[in-house]
Amino acid sequence: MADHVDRRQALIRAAFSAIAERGFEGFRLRPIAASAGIDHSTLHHYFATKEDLIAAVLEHVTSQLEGTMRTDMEPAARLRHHLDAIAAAIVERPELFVVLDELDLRARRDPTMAVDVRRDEQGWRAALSALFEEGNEQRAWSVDVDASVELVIATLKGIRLHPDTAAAVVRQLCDLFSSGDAS
Amino acid sequence: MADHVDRRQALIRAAFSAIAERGFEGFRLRPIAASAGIDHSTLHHYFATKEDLIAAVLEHVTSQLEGTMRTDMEPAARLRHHLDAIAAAIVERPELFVVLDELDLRARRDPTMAVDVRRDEQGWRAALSALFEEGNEQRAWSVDVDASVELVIATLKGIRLHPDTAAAVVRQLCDLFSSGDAS
DNA sequence: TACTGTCCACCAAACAGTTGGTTGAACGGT
DNA sequence: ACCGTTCAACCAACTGTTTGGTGGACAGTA
Repeated sequence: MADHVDRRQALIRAAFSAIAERGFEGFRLRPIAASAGIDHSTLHHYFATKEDLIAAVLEHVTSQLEGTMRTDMEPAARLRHHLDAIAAAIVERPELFVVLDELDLRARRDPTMAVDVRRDEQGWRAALSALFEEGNEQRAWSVDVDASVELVIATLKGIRLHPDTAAAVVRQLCDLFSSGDAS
Repeated sequence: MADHVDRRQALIRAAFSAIAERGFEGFRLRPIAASAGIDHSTLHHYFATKEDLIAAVLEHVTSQLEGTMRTDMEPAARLRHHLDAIAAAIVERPELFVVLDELDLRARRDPTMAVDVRRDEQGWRAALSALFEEGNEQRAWSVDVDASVELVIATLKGIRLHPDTAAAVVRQLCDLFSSGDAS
């Protein structure tokens, strides 16, 4: 039983790495199975179809990205903390965001993937909304909540593929929010 | 001769559409050739290899995106004009940006594609740098030039796949730049 | 006018390799 | 005897690319 779970995890991690390195364009089952030390037919014992394996990879990526938002700080500090955390993750584990981009692109075509990706983003979006609303109430700034949320998400999705600029970009974004206000 | 060029263009357009709709994951030569009304083997008369066709698509996309930056306006107005133009393009021709993202992702693995993509971005980056520097000199704002350039690029790359939020995001970004300053 | 050679666009067929997925038989533990 | 796990062998479909050959347009030559 533990073996089963372990091997499943090994397959998911192998699939994740393969997508990070070659994208879905070159994503094949046989090499995945081989790097887990089993035949490709045995892989179907753990994941009935290729799509099932990909869905598991999506879940794996999502689980790695939860919990960078805190609730025990002032809005401005919380924003900076959150952005710093993601920027650090982009630098330290860029593959995570490459795969995420690949999944985002795929969600445009596969409705099943679309709902999963959308669901994950929903939580993030809600946390950011709460953050900006709290900042408005405390007069820390005065901004359009929805537009600000989208701006932050757009920025983070944009730097996803460029780890080297991540730190500078999030600092610039934080400075803009803390130095001015925009309705 | 004109026939040759026409058919070449038809193939490039067909390839572009295919990538926009299915991504590189499902990008196959036979359907491309079929939608241009020729046999897949004849396609190799126009493009020796699959990679050659993809390179032509990259060039096609790039040529569509040049010239949204003007030089006859004040920095703040120029920034807003440029961002509005790109936001409008994202809404009107989202496929252009989907393919661009696909190419960006591909550039991470294919060095040949990487240099082409990098070269295109270079021009854009230079224009933005000039814009922010001019704004600093004229005291329109006081910002870190490099970080601001990266922020704009990151934002635009981030909204690339989400046409519905494009307008709100660029407005928010412009407002932040015009209401405050950040070093 | 008729014949010749050259060039180009084109296709049918085949190439050799790969794809995701299935089957049946074997193995080890309970 | 049973159950979960494993694999070799296999399948049909498909991959990018190559080959051999057809037919038409054009220019030069007799």
